[in-house]
Amino acid sequence: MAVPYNKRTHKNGELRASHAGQEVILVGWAHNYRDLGGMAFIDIRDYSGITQIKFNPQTDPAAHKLAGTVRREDCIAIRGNVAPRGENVNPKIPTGEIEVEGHDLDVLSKSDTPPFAIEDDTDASEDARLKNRVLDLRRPKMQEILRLRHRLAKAARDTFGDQGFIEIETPMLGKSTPEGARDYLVPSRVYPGKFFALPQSPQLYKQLFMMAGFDRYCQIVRCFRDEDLRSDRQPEFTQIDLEMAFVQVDDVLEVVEEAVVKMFREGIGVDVPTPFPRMSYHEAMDRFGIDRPDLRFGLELKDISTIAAKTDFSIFKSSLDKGGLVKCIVAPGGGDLTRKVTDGLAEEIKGIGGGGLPVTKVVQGDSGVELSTGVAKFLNPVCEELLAATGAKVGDAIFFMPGTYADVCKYLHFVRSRLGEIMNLIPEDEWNLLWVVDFPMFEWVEEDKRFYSLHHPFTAPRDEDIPMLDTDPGKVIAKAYDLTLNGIEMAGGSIRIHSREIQSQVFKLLGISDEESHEKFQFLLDALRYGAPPHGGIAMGFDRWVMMLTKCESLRDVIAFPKTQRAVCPLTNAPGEVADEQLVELGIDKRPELKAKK
RNA sequence: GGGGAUGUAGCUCAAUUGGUUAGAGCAUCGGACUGUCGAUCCGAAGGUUGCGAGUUCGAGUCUCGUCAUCCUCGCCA
Repeated sequence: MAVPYNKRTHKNGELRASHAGQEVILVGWAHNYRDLGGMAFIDIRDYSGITQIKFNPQTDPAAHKLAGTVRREDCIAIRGNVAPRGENVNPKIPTGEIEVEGHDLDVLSKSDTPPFAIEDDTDASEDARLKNRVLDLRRPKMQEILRLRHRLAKAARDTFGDQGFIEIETPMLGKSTPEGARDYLVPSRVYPGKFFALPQSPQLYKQLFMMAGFDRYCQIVRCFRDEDLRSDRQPEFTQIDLEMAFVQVDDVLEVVEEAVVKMFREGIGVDVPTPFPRMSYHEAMDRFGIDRPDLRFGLELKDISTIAAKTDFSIFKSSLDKGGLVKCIVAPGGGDLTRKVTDGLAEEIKGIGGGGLPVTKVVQGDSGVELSTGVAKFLNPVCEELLAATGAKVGDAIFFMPGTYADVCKYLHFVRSRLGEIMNLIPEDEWNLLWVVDFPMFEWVEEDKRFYSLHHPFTAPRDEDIPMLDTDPGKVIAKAYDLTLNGIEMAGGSIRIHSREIQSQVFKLLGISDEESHEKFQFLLDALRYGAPPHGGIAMGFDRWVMMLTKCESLRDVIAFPKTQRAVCPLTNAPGEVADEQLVELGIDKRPELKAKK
């Protein structure tokens, strides 16, 4: 019998013993059915939960008969009365103390047999889930993730709105700029051969808002980067983007902290303390080998170059002779690590381009504390000094890495992370928020014989470093900052250049010619001529925030319709072919195909 | 672009050194059953072992190529 599905009285996770006797109308999907021949049960599910419906052939023969045909994922509506379960309470579900005696049942839509069960602990592969994303998203866990995503967005909007930020949209069809990631291009029909670029971020537009007199701008905005994917990188992703005028670094960090606090509270009910600690880029690199250190565990890097110089270990010596250094990590209790583990680590280091991973263990010998195994024979002569410098004790292992500063950082950061995992040193429920500040302005790339911006070309140098733009650009520190959470970069921003002269100077330093800067950035340079206010901002990687707060391991789990690692949509099979007429209209040749035909 | 892992029923997996008709659980279909809730019991159906070559008397298994998915290096101002 038809049930007025638009008059739903409750959601399926809501009914309790206190509702006993009430007539209710429920809608949702058939989660499971149990037909005992006489008595039949259907579990009806929506995002809020599951309620058991009972069909009795004596009291409701029509509904009972129809119930026998209901299968998993049929879309159904029922009308019935809430009844206490008496002896048959099901403690496993929140609605388990009641059931609904189904008087009317309406099958609104039959379902094919679903390819996998709609439940939280699904064993379906990610591939299967993404190809059947609609069913996957019905799973309560996915429902909660996307609903939490909404709460985070709302928390950010509310906070920034309360603080006088206004949301203004920026164009999706923009201009390709030099530097940075590869652009997604959109052909112009009106100007064949010319292309729009989808924004990598609304960077310049938001700076123009500041120059236009909008004090405070924010936007939850889609960004696009045509680079290879990772579990934490998608080609299109969402930023919480903001920009403020008349501010210094601290002002930006403060408003972000307020939003982050609210996101934690509204999202997962956790209170994080403010202010978040800060660490300079150089300190982070020296102590952890990475500009986004995870401070939930120790295993810091120690420079032992001067001690290494006293040994006869050739790989230490050759590294030092080349102007490199030797650093190490002490793994407390690492003496228990098996040969298999330490050899495995060395192999992994080789896998990412390193030469190996010298290791030794601190033991109690006959004549005192000494080094044993691995490269011990080279290091025992400096054992005492080494232990004093590193604080290593009996039972510890020491991992060494010689090489250039950059290589040592890269490989020891890797070792540190892996050891943290292997030795179970990473606390699960800790939220380690950290501002990393004082980034260098530029990075010299030897292969290209030129400087690149570490952040982006619009980042302002520290005032006191401006003179060094001429003399020693590599030493200039930027007013840039990143926010990291448990070793993941969650936000990045800077105070921007608001002087036309300094902006031109930076372009020159980056090898951007007058001609090119004129072509690409004239609008910015022009805007800087009319009283541009000092300004700065930040962009938060929104998908990553959702990923972290839901403890998901992949961005794909927090985006409704994500791309695979090969940057295709497994649901729609985008990107796809287009009609030749479309290409002709756009003035585009499919040259590889044309060549292949010839 | 480089390296690695995986690919067998709708789903998750198994299949000894290469050896008979490729199995199991769940799901599905039919039957039984009035208190189930991962229902149970009886029965059935379900396979181009990703695809293509090759080696072999014989290939899910070995080799080569290719495709897909994931991880990773490069890349990601």
